[in-house]
Amino acid sequence: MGRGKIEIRRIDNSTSRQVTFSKRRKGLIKKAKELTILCDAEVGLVIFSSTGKLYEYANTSMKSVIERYNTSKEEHQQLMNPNSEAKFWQREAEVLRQQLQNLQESHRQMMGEQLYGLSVKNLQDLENQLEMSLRCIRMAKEQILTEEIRELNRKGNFIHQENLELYKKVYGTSEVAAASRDAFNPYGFHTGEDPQEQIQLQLSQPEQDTYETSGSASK
Amino acid sequence: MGRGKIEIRRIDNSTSRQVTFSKRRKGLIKKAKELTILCDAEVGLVIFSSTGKLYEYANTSMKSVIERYNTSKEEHQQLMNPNSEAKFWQREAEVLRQQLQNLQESHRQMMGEQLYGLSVKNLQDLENQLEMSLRCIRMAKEQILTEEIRELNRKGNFIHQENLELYKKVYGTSEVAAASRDAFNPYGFHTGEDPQEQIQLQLSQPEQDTYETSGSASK
DNA sequence: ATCTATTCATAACA
DNA sequence: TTGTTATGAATAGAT
Repeated sequence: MGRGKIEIRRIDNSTSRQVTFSKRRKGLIKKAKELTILCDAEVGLVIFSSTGKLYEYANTSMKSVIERYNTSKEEHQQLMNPNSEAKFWQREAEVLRQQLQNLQESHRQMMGEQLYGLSVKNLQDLENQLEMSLRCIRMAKEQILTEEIRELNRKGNFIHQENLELYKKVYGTSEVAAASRDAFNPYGFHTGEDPQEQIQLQLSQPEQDTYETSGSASK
Repeated sequence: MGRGKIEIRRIDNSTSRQVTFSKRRKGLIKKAKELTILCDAEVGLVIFSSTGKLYEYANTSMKSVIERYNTSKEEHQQLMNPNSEAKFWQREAEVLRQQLQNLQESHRQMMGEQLYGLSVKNLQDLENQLEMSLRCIRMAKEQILTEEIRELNRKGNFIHQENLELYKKVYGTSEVAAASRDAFNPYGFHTGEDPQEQIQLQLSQPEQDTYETSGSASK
């Protein structure tokens, strides 16, 4: 798979051997990575160049792979290490690994992946669960936004009052009364004590992008 | 390098994952061999399948490679004594426990629980993810149901045809023609070759409980 | 497992 | 070393 076919035998030329080594080493490690990702495997790869330089790849950790390798091999041999503490933690790790796998499967299904093999009943349950989740999430979001709007209205009203006071000091009391009657409210803040009603109207359309601006204003 | 390009991400379908695993494992080991021959390197390769099965390759011996690896990283010399082995597994368990906790938190949030402390942006992302998931799940469900309905219609039509034949044998040909004209179809099966149109109409209301019966009939 | 169309890795070259 | 390109190898999807 290059400009020409090559025979698989030791490359005599030292320079080409080095070049080929670094290219193929890279390719090998890439393939190993892909295997772990595609097939959910645990892989450890150790490469020593002819000059003795070490290269390694492990999707988890080389320690983990070697330990697991030794454990795997031990099953065929005698129990070299009857150390009960080590065995205890090893079993603990296995149990946790299993739990993690189960949860990962469930998580993937909730992400809408890996649905192959589920029955209609399972899918329906999943769908119901996600709809329930969405309701909770939307409620939580609305609560935050409601609070935010309430707070903004409160601040707005405070500033508006302050403005009226200042206006009064500048133009006198009678002018202020006239201005107030004339819907003098340049910032459009809700003037009622409880802005709940208006908020509910705004929040009745949770699918809209209206929140983006509120979201960016939240921090 | 196949009939189509694939994204490097976990393969959902378990069967294809197994097939790909064995193909790519073979390829990876071949490449590792070639590297050792071409470039005079020492290579050790350990692969655990997702089911925990061990595959290995070493041009010399795995023992030799691991020993050389450990020597190369002197810190690992302690790894083989039981005391530090216990410590290793303990740390391993801690890491796994942490991963499990993280995933559990994420899982709870996807279940609509433990939403306190999330920002509006987080909630919005979660909401979008769940909507995406729901679309996938509904598609999967509809696919199963469509297939099921198609099959039932096929069987129904077959039985209906059989009935017509029997009817013919009992009452004679002329009577059958009359009955057929008179919408003689007591089972109400869709008589068209392609029941797609009818199915689509039925599936346009995915929120209904209509599926419960289909679900119980699916197995 | 076997067969191809297609993508990918890489040998040679710069 | 790094990049480019022509070519053979690996493999995804189908059978």
